[in-house]
Amino acid sequence: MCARFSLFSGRARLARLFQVPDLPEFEPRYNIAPSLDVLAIVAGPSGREGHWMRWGLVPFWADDRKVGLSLINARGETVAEKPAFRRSFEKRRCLIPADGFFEWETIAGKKQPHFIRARDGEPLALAGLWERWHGEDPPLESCTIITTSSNAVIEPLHDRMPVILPEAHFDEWLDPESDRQRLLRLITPSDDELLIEYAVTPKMGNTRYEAPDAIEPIGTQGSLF
DNA sequence: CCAGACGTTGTT
DNA sequence: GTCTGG
DNA sequence: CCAGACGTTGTT
DNA sequence: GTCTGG
Repeated sequence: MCARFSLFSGRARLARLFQVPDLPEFEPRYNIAPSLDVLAIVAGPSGREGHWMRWGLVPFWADDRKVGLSLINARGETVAEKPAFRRSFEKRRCLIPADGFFEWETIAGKKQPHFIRARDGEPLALAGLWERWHGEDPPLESCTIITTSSNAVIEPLHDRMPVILPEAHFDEWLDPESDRQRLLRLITPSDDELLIEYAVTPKMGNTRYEAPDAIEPIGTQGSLF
């Protein structure tokens, strides 16, 4: 799955990779949690745009925004059919920039977080969906991250991972006119060679722990007990 | 027909 | 809004 | 995902 | 144990 991630690459680098000229300013964030605002790249009327959106998709038919709090991930296998995601999958796909994400390994009842990032240090593009909810003014924009089965790097930690799109697929993913069957084929675990993972401080389990060392490798000896 | 759900994950 | 269960 | 709360009443 | 907030 994907329930915590980081975004610390600078605005210029993201603007270049995602081809969004006017990205908003923001501080590096090492511990982004559900319910917080995240940066989402969407297809606008005249090119790509960066929007801040609440992480946890609130479907357009929801009675209140709380409905969306658990919808932080959407299973790629069913995203085209589920009532909560179907419309977004058809018309509102997005890319969520991330420099890496966290997964927790459970060892003898203890939780050990790991950070997963690109081997080459480039930011990742997580495949997402978004929605606009008119239950408040201004309307709330929210999003979710699509998950799929794990690749060989993640598998020892977890059986699910976020869908990571290569740059060559950005256009197809964002284009509202894209063919459904072709889109579904993009929902697949990333190549094993793309990612590396390592253990990080369990202190980052607290969402208020936002120090840069949240993503630094720690020795596996002595850190758990 | 109306009422009620609509989601993922991990853990037991 | 739309599907499912009763 | 993890951490932290987990309640009611009346009044402003 | 389970829900809410981040």
